[in-house]
Amino acid sequence: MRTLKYAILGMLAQKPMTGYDLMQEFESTLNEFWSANHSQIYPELKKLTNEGSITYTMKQSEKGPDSKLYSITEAGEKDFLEWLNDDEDIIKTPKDPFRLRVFFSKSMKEEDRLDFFMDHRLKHRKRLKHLQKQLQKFTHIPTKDEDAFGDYLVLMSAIMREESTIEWIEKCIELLEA
Amino acid sequence: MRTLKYAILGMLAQKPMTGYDLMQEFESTLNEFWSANHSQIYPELKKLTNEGSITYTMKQSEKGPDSKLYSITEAGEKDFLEWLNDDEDIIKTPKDPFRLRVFFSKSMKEEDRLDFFMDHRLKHRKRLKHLQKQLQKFTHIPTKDEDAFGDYLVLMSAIMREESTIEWIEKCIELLEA
DNA sequence: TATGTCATGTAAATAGTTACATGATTCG
DNA sequence: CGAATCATGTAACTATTTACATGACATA
Repeated sequence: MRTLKYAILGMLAQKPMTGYDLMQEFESTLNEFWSANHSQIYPELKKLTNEGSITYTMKQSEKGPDSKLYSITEAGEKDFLEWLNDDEDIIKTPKDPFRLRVFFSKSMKEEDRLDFFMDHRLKHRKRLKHLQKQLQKFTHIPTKDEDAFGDYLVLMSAIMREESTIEWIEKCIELLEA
Repeated sequence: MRTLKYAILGMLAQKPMTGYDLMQEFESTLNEFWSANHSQIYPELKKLTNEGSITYTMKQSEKGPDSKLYSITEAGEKDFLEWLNDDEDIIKTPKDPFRLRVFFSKSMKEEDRLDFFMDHRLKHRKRLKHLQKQLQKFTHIPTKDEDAFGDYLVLMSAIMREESTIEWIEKCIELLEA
């Protein structure tokens, strides 16, 4: 489906960026719903350049070596908007090794089972705290016309997902202790 | 991480199965947290056989062609239990093209945006209904010692995840209509 | 005889991760 | 000088999907 392509085009539709900038976006903002290493980003940028979806100009940096500043082309923007409005995407259940282990948890030793759940609850609680901190950066709830609207919605989704996961783990613990 | 390997070993630890049986499990029960096509399963079974984790005997079928009935070996069982009790697995945020599009949704036409969310809400509602039907198959809540305990927990997780997603989409719609 | 299910496999392509590799500049 | 950050790239491997390929048996 070449989703990475559209993630990159979407970012470049907002403003020109270098590969390194994109990498950092994938590590921070986008991280809650998409990720990519630099080893995936740089070849994709090359490919998109060859395909005519993006172009670049050399940019001299004050700090560190020179870099390529990528911009989206008209063709790229058209392609991106088509993808964005496409109905095709169906929601596939994400693979989850933790749930797989829960499914098999009957094979665990009784005393390890509770620890297993409590350990994961702790990890998710930490993650939730981290996300809630990010939410505090918003001084107000953005309206649908503001730039930050999308950011806010996906952050909300990440928070609600963590809350739901913690709730589920707690139900599991309850059933284990019953 | 070779998670498919452990998914297969876990299934075979319960009872001997053919590749086709495994395929069907991946399509039904396991589908909420792991999936694999037959084109991935058969080569993995071959590999696991070579590695000595599983063995097979030919099984004559009443209907259709013969098949290979795979069983887990002692070495395979040991390996599986080690994986199950391993602490290493961290929860990585699953990639989600829908959330990616929500992030970029400011670029959509105003009139398309609402439809986009409502369409996805409908899809998730259908999915939730389907999962709730599966829940009805349980005549009672299994205790931690019953075989069905793991099945029940992961089904609960799938249901709660869908509920949370729908709730989130509804919040999005609210903010859009405000 | 055509469709569906049972049953198994390989090939090719895409996607993603981990490791290898280089080089500048800044700060302690 | 060593570590961190900026900056870009390739290579090798693992994982996953889609397509190709075959053949039995059942039933309409």
